[in-house]
Amino acid sequence: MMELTRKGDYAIRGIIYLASQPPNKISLLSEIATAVDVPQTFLAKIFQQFSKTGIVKSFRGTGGGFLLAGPPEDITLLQVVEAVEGPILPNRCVLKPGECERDLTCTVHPVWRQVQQQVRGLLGNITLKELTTK
Amino acid sequence: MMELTRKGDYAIRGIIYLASQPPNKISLLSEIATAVDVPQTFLAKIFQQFSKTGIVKSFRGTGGGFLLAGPPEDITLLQVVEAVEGPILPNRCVLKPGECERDLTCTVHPVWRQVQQQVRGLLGNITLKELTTK
DNA sequence: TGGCAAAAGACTTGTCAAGTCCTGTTACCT
DNA sequence: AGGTAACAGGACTTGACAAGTCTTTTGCCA
Ligand code: SF4
Ligand code: SF4
Repeated sequence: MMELTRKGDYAIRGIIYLASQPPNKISLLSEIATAVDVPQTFLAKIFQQFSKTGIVKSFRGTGGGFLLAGPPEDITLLQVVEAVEGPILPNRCVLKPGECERDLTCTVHPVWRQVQQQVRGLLGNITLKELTTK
Repeated sequence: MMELTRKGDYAIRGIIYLASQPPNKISLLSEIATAVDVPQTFLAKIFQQFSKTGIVKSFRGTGGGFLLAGPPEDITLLQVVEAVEGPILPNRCVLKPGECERDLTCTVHPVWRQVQQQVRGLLGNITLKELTTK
């Protein structure tokens, strides 16, 4: 259980590639896809999501491509994962009260909250900087 | 992401009901299903899995039903979840080396191991005893 | 041996993951 | 202005898996 999807994994691979490029060097989608071994059309979808959430910048036309929106040490793994996979929810009752009618009395409910916090804390402390191979 | 399935949630509900019964009191499937509000036929499948992994005992025929295999303080939430949902794997590369050909050089790989350990540790420290409403 | 209760297996329905493909939109370049 | 280089967006496909249901079999007890 709790498996990351391919999309999530590909997303991380792709953005790490960006992070390990020289600053301000624009990378082509085709270049990234080849480098991290992901189908280009699929990676396109992923980077569109990145672009919409604002963690990468995109440029069209000749000389276009992708660029990290900020310095690698400011972008966390949590941001990357949540950008493409949505919020981390070990159980649906964690999202908002009322999702499960038992949540008021349920003794397990707090456990999932705790799991969520732990995982978010962990991923939130890892930046792209730390993930680029040196 | 990382969502528990209905099956997992139902499983927990069901076994907590068992754990909160008086020791050695055999419970009928129909009784459990009604109490925790889960379709009986579906719960049947879940308890079959419990039975196979040995965390509950089952008896057929008249006077039959289900019984916790051990004292509630000896069964952890981790055991329950893994019994029906399979092992906790934040990413497929955590299972065994070779699942992803990048795992030797990948800088993210250790992160998922860490997530797995954290979650397992957390769930493994919670017993059914602590989850029964007092 | 009849009936009670769990076990097992086949089947259904819908959703979602993992892509592909095609068409649009924007920006540069001559 | 026209052509080409790139990303953006939408529709579509395929297969797996979640969430059940239904039916039959197996075991147990009185
Ligand atoms: S039963 Fe408890 S753990 Fe399960 S969804 Fe409801 S509140 Fe959450
Ligand atoms: S790329 Fe890294 S994190 Fe992703 S599956 Fe492979 S080893 Fe694991």
